[in-house]
This record gives sequence, structure tokens and C-alpha cells, in this order.
Amino acid sequence: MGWEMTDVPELPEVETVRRSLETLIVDRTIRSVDVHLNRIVRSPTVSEFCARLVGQTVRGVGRRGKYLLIDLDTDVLVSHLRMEGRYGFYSAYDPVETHTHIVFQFDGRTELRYRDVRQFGTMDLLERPALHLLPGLRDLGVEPIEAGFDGRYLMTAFRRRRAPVKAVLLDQTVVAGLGNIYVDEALYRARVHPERRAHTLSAKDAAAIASAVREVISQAIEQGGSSVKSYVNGFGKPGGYQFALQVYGRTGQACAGCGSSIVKGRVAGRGTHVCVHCQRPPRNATISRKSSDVSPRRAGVK
DNA sequence: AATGGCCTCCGGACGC
DNA sequence: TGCGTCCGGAGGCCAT
Repeated sequence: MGWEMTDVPELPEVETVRRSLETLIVDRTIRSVDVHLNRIVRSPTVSEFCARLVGQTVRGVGRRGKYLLIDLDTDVLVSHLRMEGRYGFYSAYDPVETHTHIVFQFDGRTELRYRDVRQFGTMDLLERPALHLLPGLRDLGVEPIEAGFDGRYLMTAFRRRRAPVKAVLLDQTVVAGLGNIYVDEALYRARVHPERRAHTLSAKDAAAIASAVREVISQAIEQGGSSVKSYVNGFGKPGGYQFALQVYGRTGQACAGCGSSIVKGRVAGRGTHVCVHCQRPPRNATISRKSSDVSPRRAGVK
């Protein structure tokens, strides 16, 4: 696993976790719950969280955007991995790894463990009818790989937004589940510079972005995502999509299309990877050909 | 009122 | 080695 990448679970990685969990925990009954780090549990109180979970059986595992939805008898456990949350399925005798914050014990000496180095992940336990009230989950926009997400939909969102297109694509109320990696990848494939103001984009740009998003996300799902960190040990194979990445993490390397160097800068407060030759910078762009002449900090030479 | 941008949470990685 | 800085998803806050 020497090719483990430092990245954050986005839709494809969460979907990969969902599929793994589905095979591992559906039909299992929770016998006890240990919470070692209270901050992960946002609602209800930690004691109620544990008490209500005990005795419930997992009926299914869903996903909406980057949220995992663990369906129980009467409740739904809503889990967001944020930066580095991950699940693992273990024997109760397996040594407990560092940063293990929550443990769900099942029958037969098996456990689902939640680990999270950054401690940013969250869990909420809600009764099923209250699911649509949870802030964040409640406000999500369309799923990028479902009907309704297309150039026209994006154009409607773009028209009223003056922010950089990257910021709009990262806005979960517009599209659910995109994060830094796949936005950079999709914009590269659509040949749109991330600093373009959304409202200046043409319908053609919006259509190109929509199809690039769909393509990147569906291919990443097929490959099991590109985040090794979010896999479920033993089952979900490590993702393979990192080998398909064209710009993310390739600072200083050659663009596959034109051979010029991939440049890294900052847009919407995020590290942003661009081929300034294939993605024409708008006027006043901070990531432009000029800035690309300044030597990159590190060429990822292998 | 809605929008955009900045700050916060945290600790590992990295630079000096 | 030791210390400071950086990084980021989403929620909170504030200015416009």
C-alpha cells in the first residue's frame, strides 16, 4: 500500500465505503456501543446515542452526497467522514488502532470501528421521519450521477453566482458530494479554469462541466474511489482512481494534453491544480501563465 | 435576503 | 530536535 494518497473522502469514496459496509453489517444487531470521543456524536446526547442504538439491527446502508446513512429498525445513523473518518470491520480480539473513537459491537465478537485522526467527522442519530430536518443533509443539491444533473441545471446555478466556478461546484447545496479532487479533475477535463466567475460561463461550458463531473465521478466509483484511507479493511479493495488523476497531486508534472507543467495555486481557499494552457485563465486570475513561470515548489519526480 | 469570504475545529506533515 | 505553518469539509459569522 505504498501508494496511499493523502486526500479526503468525496462521493466516490463514500460510495465505496457504503458498498463495503452493506456487505459487512446489514442484518447484524448492535449489542453495545462505546464512544471514546464525545465530539463525534453531534446528536442526541452520547448516552442516548448509545442506548438507542443497542438492540437495533442494520437494515441497509445508503448514501446522500458525502453522508453515509445507516438504516436501522427505527433510526437512521447519519455519518459524515469529513477529512479522515474511516470505518473498519474487525474481530473483537483485533488490537484497537490509534484514533479509534467509536466502536459498535455486534453478535459473534465482531465490531465496526470508526477512526478519525482529525476528529472532524460527525454522527447524528435520528428517527427516520426526522431525517429530512438535519442541517447539511437537508440542504444538499442534486446527486451528480442522477437524473436532473446536467448543463442546464448547472447553468441555473451559475447564472446567479459571481463566485469562482470552483466555489460553486464545491457548494454542497448545488451539487452533492463533490470535493477538491474531483472538482479539479472535472474542470480540467471540461477545459474550464477554476477561477472563471460562474455567471460568465456559457451554456456550452456548463454542459462540458456537467458531463465531465458525471464522467469523473462514475469512473471513480467504478475504480473504488481514489482514497485508500476510506476503505474498509479486508473487503473494499483500495481505490484505483488515483492513477487516472490528470491534475490533482500532479504539480510540476506534464499535462497529458499539451505537455506543459501542471500548476498549483489557491482558489476558494483550496489547493487548486490547473493546466493554464488547456484551461484559459480569466483576466486577473491568480493562477495564470505568469504564475506558472515561477518555479513550482516541488516537482513530483518519481 | 442572499451571497461570498474568512475563521474555526484538529493533528500530521513539512520547512527552517 | 524543536517549533511554527500549512491543510481542509462544513458550519458559524460578518460584511456587503
